[in-house]
Order: sequence, then C-alpha cells, then structure tokens
Amino acid sequence: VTSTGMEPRLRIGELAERVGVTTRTIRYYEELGLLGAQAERSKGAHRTYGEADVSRLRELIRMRDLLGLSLEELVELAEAEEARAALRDQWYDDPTDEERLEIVEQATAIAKRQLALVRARQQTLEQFAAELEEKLVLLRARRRSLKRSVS
Amino acid sequence: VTSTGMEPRLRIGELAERVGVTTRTIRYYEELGLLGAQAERSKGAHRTYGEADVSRLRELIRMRDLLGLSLEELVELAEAEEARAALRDQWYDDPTDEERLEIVEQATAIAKRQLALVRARQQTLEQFAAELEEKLVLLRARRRSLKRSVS
DNA sequence: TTGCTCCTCACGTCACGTGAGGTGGC
DNA sequence: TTGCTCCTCACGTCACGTGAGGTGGC
Repeated sequence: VTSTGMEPRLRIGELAERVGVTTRTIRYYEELGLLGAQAERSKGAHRTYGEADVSRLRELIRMRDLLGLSLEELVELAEAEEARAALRDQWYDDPTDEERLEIVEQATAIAKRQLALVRARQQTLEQFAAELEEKLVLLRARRRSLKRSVS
Repeated sequence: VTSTGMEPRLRIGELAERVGVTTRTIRYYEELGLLGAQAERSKGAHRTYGEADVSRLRELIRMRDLLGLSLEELVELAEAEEARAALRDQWYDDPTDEERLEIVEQATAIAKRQLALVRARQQTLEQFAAELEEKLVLLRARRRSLKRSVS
C-alpha cells in the first residue's frame, strides 16, 4: 500500500516496550482477534505496527486493568465497534446525514457505557480510600496518647 | 473454645454468598494461607467462619480487584500483618507503651501504603474519565451539526 | 429417610510466561 | 559474517471453574 503519510512502522518488541506489555501478550491478542493482523503478512514474516495500534493496545490494557474486563468482553466490545466501522466504511464515499447521525449516536452510547464503568470504579475506590483515612485518624489518635504516656 | 460472645458461625456457602465469591475461591485462599484454617478442623469436617472472616475476605477481594494485586502479593502483605499480630499477642498481657507505639506505627505504615495505591488508581481512572468526557463533547458537537442539516 | 450442602481429589480453562529450535533484517 | 530481534510450536503457571464420587448435618 503506497500512502502519502507513511509513518515509521514499529516491530513487535518496540510496540511492547512502548505500551508496557510483553510480546507474548501482543501475539495472544492478535490470536483472539483483538489486534490488527495485517492480512498481507506471509507465514514467518515480521509483524509491524503503526501509531494507531499503539493507541488501540493502550486502550485494551486500560480496559483490562482499570475496569477488570475479561478478554472475551473486550472481544465483544471490539466486535461492536468493528460493526460500526464496517458501516462507516461501507458508506464512506456517500453517507447520508441520517447515516452519519446513526454512527455518531452509536459511538456516543459506547463512550457513555465506558464512562459509567469508570465512574462506578471511582466510587468504590473512594469508599475504600475513606475507610483507610478513617483508620489512619484512629491510629494517629492512639499514637498521640501513647506518645504522651511515653514522654 | 468456650467464649462469652459466641457469634453464629457461617458455613462456606454462606460466606461465599455474602462476599460474592465461589466456595472454590475460599478453599484456594485457605490453601495459600490467606484465610483462617481453624487448626481443630478434622479431615473431612465442615469449615465454619465468623464475622471477622467476612471482613477479611472482603478486604482481600478488594485488594485483588481494585488494586490488581496478585495472590502472592496478598500473601506477603498478610505475612507482614501476621508478624505484627504475633508481636501483639506475645506481649498482649504486658506490653510496654514503647511496644504499643511500635505496633501502631507499623499499622500506620501499612495503611499509608494501601492508601497510596488507592490514590494512584484514582488518578489513572480520573485521566481515563477525562478522555471519555472529551470524546463525548466532540460527539455531541457533531451530533448537533448533523441534526441541523437533517431537519 | 430424604434433600441439601458440605468434603476431597483432579482435570479443565483463561491469560499469559517461558524456553526450544530456527529464520530474517540492520 | 555476527548479533539481535523476530518467528512458531508447545509445555508451564496462576487463579480459579467444574464435575466425580462420597460423607455429614438440619
């Protein structure tokens, strides 16, 4: 493919280092269909990646670690997004405004669901933090009274 | 053991349901030394648990899910806490105030470390949330302009 | 006595880790 | 040509899931 904006391609080890995972993880995600398997890669040839793959992998890792989603759930999410992308590509040259609107609303729904998951996590973490702060207050009080009787 | 405050004991299934895990998880954690294996349980006898075990298991699950700690890391944390508890029990009947102070300061250190992990997670989640909010702002703008040209 | 929950193996699974042995690009 | 990174199996591991077959308490 000869495109105008030829970005430098990364090898799997470089992608791994930039995102902070191992090459094994990247190959496994490709096996599951989560990451771009370039169709033209012949058997035994090196994998190469672009900046879009860096963002995508970072996003996947974030969903996995911060929201605790399983790879199966990530595959489902990805399939939903790919369905959107397919629609978009299909009508890319001549989409009506109604079709554009539909695509925007689907993207909005996905982002809202993700945001809801993030907000829920934040709430649980805030409760956890509050309990720890309370514990520290109690410990500080005990420390003060002990310091008094020691001195 | 004949104690004055005999609380009703839970069976493993009840503990599992109250904390939201499976019985397999509870048995596995016991195997790793994370959960109280009553010394007096004879081979094949039922396991029983008290309210303290409910709190402890909830705490472990929270560390695992919210902070992403491995069970090995939880075991290390537990060992540190048990060392504290051992010290406390050893001197329980006659601890000097210096010893009490030492115990309080160790507990404070542990709580502070946990709180730091929680705060770090919260920061990462907040950044994630901010990116999603920004995305939603862009989507809303596109939606508005599309709505205009459709109507 | 009848269910129900419990028990202990023990093999299966998910998400990779970790070599083994070999090929390809700067 | 020499390293270095890459490749593909393929078995190992962690944190459980999931029966198989059997015993125990309301």
